[in-house]
Amino acid sequence: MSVTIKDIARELGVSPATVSLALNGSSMIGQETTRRVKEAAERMGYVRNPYARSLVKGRTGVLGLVVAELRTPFYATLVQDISRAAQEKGYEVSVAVSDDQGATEWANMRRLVQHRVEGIMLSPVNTMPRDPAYMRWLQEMDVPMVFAGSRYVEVDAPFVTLDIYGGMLDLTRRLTAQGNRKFVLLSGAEGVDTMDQRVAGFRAGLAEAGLAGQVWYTGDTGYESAYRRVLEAPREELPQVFMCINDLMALAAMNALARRGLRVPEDVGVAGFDDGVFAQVSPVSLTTVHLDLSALTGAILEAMLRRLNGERAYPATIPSQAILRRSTEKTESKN
Amino acid sequence: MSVTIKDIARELGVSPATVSLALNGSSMIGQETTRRVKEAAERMGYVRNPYARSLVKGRTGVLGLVVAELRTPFYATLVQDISRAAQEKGYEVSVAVSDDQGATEWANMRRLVQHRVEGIMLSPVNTMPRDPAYMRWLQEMDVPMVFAGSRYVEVDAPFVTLDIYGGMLDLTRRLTAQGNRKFVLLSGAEGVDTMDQRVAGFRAGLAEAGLAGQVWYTGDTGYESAYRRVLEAPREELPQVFMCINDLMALAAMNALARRGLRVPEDVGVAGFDDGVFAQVSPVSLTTVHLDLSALTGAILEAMLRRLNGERAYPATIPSQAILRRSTEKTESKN
DNA sequence: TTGTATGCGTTATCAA
DNA sequence: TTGATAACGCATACAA
Repeated sequence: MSVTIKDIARELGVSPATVSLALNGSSMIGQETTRRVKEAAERMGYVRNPYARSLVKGRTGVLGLVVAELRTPFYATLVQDISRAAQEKGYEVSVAVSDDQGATEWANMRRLVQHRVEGIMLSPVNTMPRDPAYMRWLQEMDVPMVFAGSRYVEVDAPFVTLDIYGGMLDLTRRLTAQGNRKFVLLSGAEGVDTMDQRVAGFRAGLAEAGLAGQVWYTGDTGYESAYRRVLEAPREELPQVFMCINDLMALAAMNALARRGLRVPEDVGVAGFDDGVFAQVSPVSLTTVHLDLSALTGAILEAMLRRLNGERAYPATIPSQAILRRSTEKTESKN
Repeated sequence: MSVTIKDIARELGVSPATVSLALNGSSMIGQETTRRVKEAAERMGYVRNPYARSLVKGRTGVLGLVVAELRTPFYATLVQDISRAAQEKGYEVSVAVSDDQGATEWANMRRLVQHRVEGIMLSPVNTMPRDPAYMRWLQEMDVPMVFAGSRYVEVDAPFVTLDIYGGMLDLTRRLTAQGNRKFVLLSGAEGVDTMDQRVAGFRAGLAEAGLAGQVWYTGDTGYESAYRRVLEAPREELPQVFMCINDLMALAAMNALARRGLRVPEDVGVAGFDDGVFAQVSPVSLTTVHLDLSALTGAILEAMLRRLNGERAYPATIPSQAILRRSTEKTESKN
C-alpha cells in the first residue's frame, strides 16, 4: 500500500498524532516540527487517505448530482458548472446519469445514498406516470436533496427551476403582438411536466389574444421525427409560425421547410426554445427563449449549501425571456 | 449517525462478525441466521458504509475518468457510455472535467489519485506546448492509467484512440477520386495533436493525387469564427470543397456559403468530421467521417480492466471511415 | 456455526 | 508542545 502518517511518524521518530496535527496545520505543534513533517511527507510521497478521514469525521465531502441524461447541452452545462462551483466550495461531486429512465434514476439515487453523499441535487427524468413507491422513497429519504432544473410536484423538497411556462408565454405574446394568428407548437410527447408547461404557456399566450393554436406531438423531442412531421404536413395545415419546444426541433422545422421550398421567415416563421448551441448553428438566426443556465446552476448549489447548513432553502424560479431574431421577422401575412 | 452492523448485532443478540458474514452471503453462516440478519438489516434501514469497507479491503472500487470538456457530444457520449459499462463491471466512475486547461487537468488527476481511484482513464486536453513537469508526473504516477480517445505521445501508457488520420485520409481520397482539385481545410489552431493529425491526413490524401490544398486556421474549433472566415473569404479563394475538422465548422461553412448566395453542393462542396449530432441537423445531408464511439468506449474500458488485472493492455486504434452524403455530391467543376 | 480480537488510516481526547 | 490511546465501521484470521 501507500505511505501513511505512521510511516512518516516512524521516519521522524514522532507520534502519528503529531504528524496528523502538523499536516493539518494545527497551531499546537511547533514550527520546526511542522516544517520537518511537511518536508518528510512531501519527500515520501504521502497522500492523505480520504476514506479513513471520512470514517472518523463522519462526513464525506461528496455531493451527488443526478441528471436525466448528458448529451444535450443543457445537462452537460449543468454538470460542468455545478462540479466546478462545488469544488470551489470544497465539495466533490459524484455524477450519475439516468438515461432518461425512471428506474435507473431510482437506482442512481440509492447508490448515492449508499455512498454516503452529504446531499443530492436531482434533475429528474420527469416522465408520467411515476412510480408511487419511488416518490414515497424520495420523500422519506433522509439525505438532504434539492431539485435542479425541474421537479416532481409529488415530492416536498426545495427546488430551483427555470420558468419555462413564463418563457413560452412571453414568446407567444411577442409573436401574437407581431400580428401572427395561426400557430402550431411542435412538441414531443404528452405527460412530461417540462413539456406540458411549455404547452400551457403557449395556450395561455394565445388565449390572451383570442386565439387557439394547434399542438403537434411527434413522439419524441428529437430532430428526425420533427423533420418528417413538418415535411409531410399538408400545405394548408402549415401555420404562420412554427413554435418548437426546443431549438433542435426548430432546426428540423427550418430544414424541412427549406426542403419544401419555403423560405424562413418570409413564408413561415420558426421559433425555438433554449437558446443553446443549436440556436447558434441555425441557418437564419433563431427566435427562441433564453434560459439563464448560469443563474440556474448558481442557485442550485446555493440551495444545496443552505440545506447542508441546516438553513431553509426557498424554492426559486429563474425567469426566462423570449429573444426575437430573424427567423420570425414580421412580414406580410400570407396564409 | 446511521445504522451499523453493531446495531444489528445487538438487536439480534449475535456478534458483529456474524452479521458481516451473513450480509456478505458467506456459506459459513446458518441459513436461518442469515435470513434473520438480512431481515433485520432491511427493517432497520441498514446501508453498508463503503468508506469503512474500502479502508479494510484496500480497494475503493472507483475508476477515474478525466475529460477535456463535456459540452461536445463526443465527450458526453464517452462519459455516459463508460460510466454505464463500468457500473456493470462493478466499478463506480468518478468524472472530472478539465475545462480545456492543462493545469486543471493536472489538478483533476491529482485529486483522483488522492481519492484512491484504482485506475484512471484520461482523455487529455492535448494542447501544445505541454508542461514537462506534468508529463513527468504522469509518467511516474503509480495509478494504472489508459489514454482514452487521444493521448500524449510523451507518456508511455496504453491508449485507445480513434484513427483520425486514417479517417481524414480516406475522406480526402474519396473526394479527389470524384474529380475535385481545389481544397481548403478549415481547422482551429495548430499545435493540438488531434487537429494536426487531421491536417496530416488531408495533406497526405492530396499528395497522393498530386495536389496541395490550403489550410485555414480560424483560431478555435467553434462555429462563429469558421462562419466569419468563410463569409469574408474573397470569391476567388473559395475551393471546390471545404473540408472541416469537425461537423460544427462544416455547418458554419454551409451557412456562410448560403448567406453568400452559394449553393451546397452545386457551387461548393462541404465535408465535416465526427458524424455526430451536428451532421444530423445539417440542412443538406453532410459528408463526414464516422467515428465509432461505441467501439471506442468498449475498448477503453477493456484496456482499463486489463491493466487492473495486471495484464498488459495493447494500444488500440479504432478505424474511422468516410461517409459520402449529399453535401459533396459530384457536379460539374466550376471554380 | 458463531464469537473474539485485530487492523485498515485518520482524527480526537486526554495525559504527560 | 507532544504522545498514547481510543474510536470511526467493517472484514477476517483464528479460537471456541
